[in-house]
Amino acid sequence: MPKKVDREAKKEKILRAAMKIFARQGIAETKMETVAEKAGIAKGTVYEYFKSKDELLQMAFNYLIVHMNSLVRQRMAEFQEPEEKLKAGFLAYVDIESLNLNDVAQILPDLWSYGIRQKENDGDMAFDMNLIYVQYRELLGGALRKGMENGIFGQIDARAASSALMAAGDGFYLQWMADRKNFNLKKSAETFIELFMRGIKTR
Amino acid sequence: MPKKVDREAKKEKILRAAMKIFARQGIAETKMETVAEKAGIAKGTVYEYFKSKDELLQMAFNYLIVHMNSLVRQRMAEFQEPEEKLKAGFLAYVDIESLNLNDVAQILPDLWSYGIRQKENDGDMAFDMNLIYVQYRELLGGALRKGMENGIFGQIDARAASSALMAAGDGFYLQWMADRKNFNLKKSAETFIELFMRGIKTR
Amino acid sequence: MPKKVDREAKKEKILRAAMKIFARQGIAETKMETVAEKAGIAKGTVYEYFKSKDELLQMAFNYLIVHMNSLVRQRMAEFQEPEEKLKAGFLAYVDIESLNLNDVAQILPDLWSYGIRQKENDGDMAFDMNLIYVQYRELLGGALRKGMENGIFGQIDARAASSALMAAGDGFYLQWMADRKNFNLKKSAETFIELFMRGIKTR
Amino acid sequence: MPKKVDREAKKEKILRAAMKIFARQGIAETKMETVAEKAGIAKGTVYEYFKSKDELLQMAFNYLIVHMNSLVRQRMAEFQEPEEKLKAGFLAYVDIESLNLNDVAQILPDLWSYGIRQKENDGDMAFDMNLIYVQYRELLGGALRKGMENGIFGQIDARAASSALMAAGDGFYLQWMADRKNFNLKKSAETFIELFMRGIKTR
DNA sequence: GATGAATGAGCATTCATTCAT
DNA sequence: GATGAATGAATGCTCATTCAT
Repeated sequence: MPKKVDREAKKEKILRAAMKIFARQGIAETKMETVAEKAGIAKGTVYEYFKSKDELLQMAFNYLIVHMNSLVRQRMAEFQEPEEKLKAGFLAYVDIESLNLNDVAQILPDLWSYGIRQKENDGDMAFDMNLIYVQYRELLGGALRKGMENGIFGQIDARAASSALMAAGDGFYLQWMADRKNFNLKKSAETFIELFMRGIKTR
Repeated sequence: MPKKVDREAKKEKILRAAMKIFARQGIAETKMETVAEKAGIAKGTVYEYFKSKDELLQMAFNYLIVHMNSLVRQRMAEFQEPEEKLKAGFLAYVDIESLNLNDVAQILPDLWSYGIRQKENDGDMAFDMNLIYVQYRELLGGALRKGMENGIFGQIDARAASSALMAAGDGFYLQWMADRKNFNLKKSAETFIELFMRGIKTR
Repeated sequence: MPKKVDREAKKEKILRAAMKIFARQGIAETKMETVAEKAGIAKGTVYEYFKSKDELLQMAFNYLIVHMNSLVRQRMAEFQEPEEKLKAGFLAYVDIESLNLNDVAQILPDLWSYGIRQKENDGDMAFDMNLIYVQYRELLGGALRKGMENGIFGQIDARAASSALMAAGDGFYLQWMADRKNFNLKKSAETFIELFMRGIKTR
Repeated sequence: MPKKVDREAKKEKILRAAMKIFARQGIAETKMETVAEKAGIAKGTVYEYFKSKDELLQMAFNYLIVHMNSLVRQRMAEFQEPEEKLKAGFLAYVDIESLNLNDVAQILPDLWSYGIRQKENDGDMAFDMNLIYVQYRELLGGALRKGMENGIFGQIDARAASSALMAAGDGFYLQWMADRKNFNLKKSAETFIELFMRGIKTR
C-alpha cells in the first residue's frame, strides 16, 4: 500500500503556500518552484495536486471568495436589526484579519486584474469578478431594503448603496495595502459606515 | 528645437501604445515587441526612448498620476463653494472618460499591484501608490476643511473623509471594469457623492 | 510453480499492453503510466516486472522477433518443395495478421529507428536489427540454394535474393501502414513473390 | 539598418543541422539546443527561423521528399527507353549518396513512424507518407505502362509493380542502415532491378 | 507483491535586451 | 537614429523512476 496521505489537507497546504507567494511576489513573478519550496515539497509534486499555475490561481480566487463570503454571511446573521446587520456586513467585508489572510491580502489587486482580463478575453466564468459583486449586493441590499421597509432608512437605491459600500471597502483595502503602517483599515471602515448610515437614515 | 519636440512626441506615442497594451493584455503578458508594433516602430527603437520595460511602466504610472491629478485640480478650481468643489473633485477623480483613457483604465489594478509590491520590496519611491493618496487627501481635505470653517460641513475627520471618497472612487472603478456594460460609473459616483455630502452636511 | 506461471502471464500482459501503446502513440510519446493503465495495474508495478522503459522496449523487440521468426519457420516447414518453401516463408514474413499483432504493426518503424541507433551508439547487441536479417537470409537462402541444386532456380546470388525478399516485405509493410484502407498487403505480397520467382526460375 | 542576413540560406543551414541531429540521435532525443549548436547559433535563434521543433520536423520531411523526388525525375528524364527509365528511376530512389544526405538517411525510419502516426491521429496532410508513394507509383508506373505498350514488358499490374519497386527500395535502405559496412546498397539494388525486369519482360 | 505519492532532471519555448549595421 | 537579428536566462511542465507503506 502506498503512503497514506490526506490529499485534501495537502492540497490546501499548497494552495495556502501559493497564495502567500502570489501575494508577496505577484502572480506573474511567482515561480512554481518557489511555491513548492514554500509548501515544503518538490516542484513536481505541485502538479500532482494542481494541473497548472492557472488552476492554482483559480483555486486561490475561489478560496478567497468562499471564505470572505462565508464570513460576511456569518457576521450578518448575528444581528436582527437592519442597521446592525448592514454595519456588520460591511465591516466583515473589510475584516481580512479574521480570515487569517493578512499576508495574502495583496493578492487582491492581482486577482482583480486577472479577473477583469479573463472576462474580456475568454469570457471565462470561473473568474468572474462581477459574480462577487452581485452576491454582495444581494446580501447588503437585503439589509438595506429591510431597513427601508421598517422606516429606518429613507428611500434610497439599494443597489447603488450596496455598490457604494463595496466600493468603499475595496478602496480602503487598497489604501491600506499602499501604506499598512499608517492607514488604519478598521477605523476607517468604522468611521465610514457611521457616516454612511447617517446619510441614509431617516431623521 | 523641432528635433526635441519630435522626440517628445514619439516618446509619448510609444508610451500611449504601451499603456494600451498593458491595459489590454496585462503588464506581465505585454511584450515589448507588441508595444513597438502598436507604436508603428521596430522593437529595438523602443529602447531608444525607454531604458527598459520597467521604465515604460514607471512612465505609464506617472502619466496617469499627472493627468488625473491635473484634471482634478482643474475641475476643483472651477468652483468656489466647498460643497461644489468637493463634488467636482470627486467626480473628476472618477471621470476617466475625460482623460481619453477609456481603454487604458484596466491598467489600474495592475499598477496597484505593482505599486504595492514595489514599495514593499524595493522601497522604490517612483512607484509609491501612497503618494497619490496623500495628494488627493490634500486636495479633497482642503475643500472639506473650508466647508467646516464655513459651517457647511459638520465637524468630521477630514483625512478620514477624503480617504473614504478616494476609496469609493477606486472601488467604483473596479466594479465598472468588472461589468462595463451594466455598471454606470458616472451615475454611481453622483449618487454616492450626494449621499455622502448629506452625511457630513450640517442640517 | 503456479506462482511462476502467474508471474510470466502478468509479464506478458504488461508487455502486450506496452506494445499496443508503443504502436499507437510511438515509443517516445508512450508514458509508463499509460502502459500500466492499459495493463490494469498501478504505475509502480510495471517496475516489478521490467527494470525500465528501455527494457520494456527490448522485450517488445524480442517478442516480435521471436514470434515472427517462429511463424516463418513453421510455415516453411509445412512444405518440401523449395519453390513452395520460399513462397511460404515470404508470405509468412508479411503475415502480421496471423500473429495477432495487427494493432502492433506500427511499432515496427519505431523499432527500426531504435535498433539502428542503438547499434551505432552503444553497439548494443540486444537490439541488433541486423541479426534479424541474418536469420531470415539463412532461412530463405536455404530454400533458394536447395532450388538451385534441384535446378528449379537459376544460378543466382542467394544472399542478394533473400535480401531482396526481406526488403520487399518490409517495404510492403510500410506502404500498408501508410494507407491501410487502400493498400492490400497480402495481395501485393502474393503478386510480388510470383513475379520474383518467375525471375529466378529456370524456364 | 540591421545586420543583413540571407534568411533563406540560414534557414537551410539550420534545417540541415537539424536533420543531421535528428538522424544521429533520433527525433525524440534531439534537443533544440543541440541543433542550435550544430548550426553554430544560439538556442533562441532557431526559433527565429522555425516556430517549433515540430515545424523543423515537417520541414525536414518536405526537404527529403522534394529532393528525392527531384532526383528521381531528373534521372528518369535522361532516358527514353522504358526499360532504362525504370531502372534509372529505381536506382535514383535508392541513391541517397547523390543527395549528399548520407548522414541523414537514418532519419527515414523516424519520419516513417512520425508520418504514419500523424496521419492516424491528426489526419495531418503535411506529413502524409502515402503522398510520396502515390507520386512514385505515378512515375514508375508511367515507365511500366509505356513498356507494356511497346511490348517490352508483359501485361502486369503497373500499380503493384511500382509498389513492389518502392517496397524493395525502402527495404534495402533499412538493411543498409542496419549494417552499413557489409551491406552494399547500390549493388543490391542493381541486382534486384535486373532480376525484377527479367520477371516482367516478355521473352 | 502492489501501490501511488513524491521526486527532480530535463526540455521546449519565450522574451527582454543588446548590438552590428 | 532606427532596425531586427541574435542571444540566453528564465520558467512551466513532463515523466521515468524510486520508495515508504
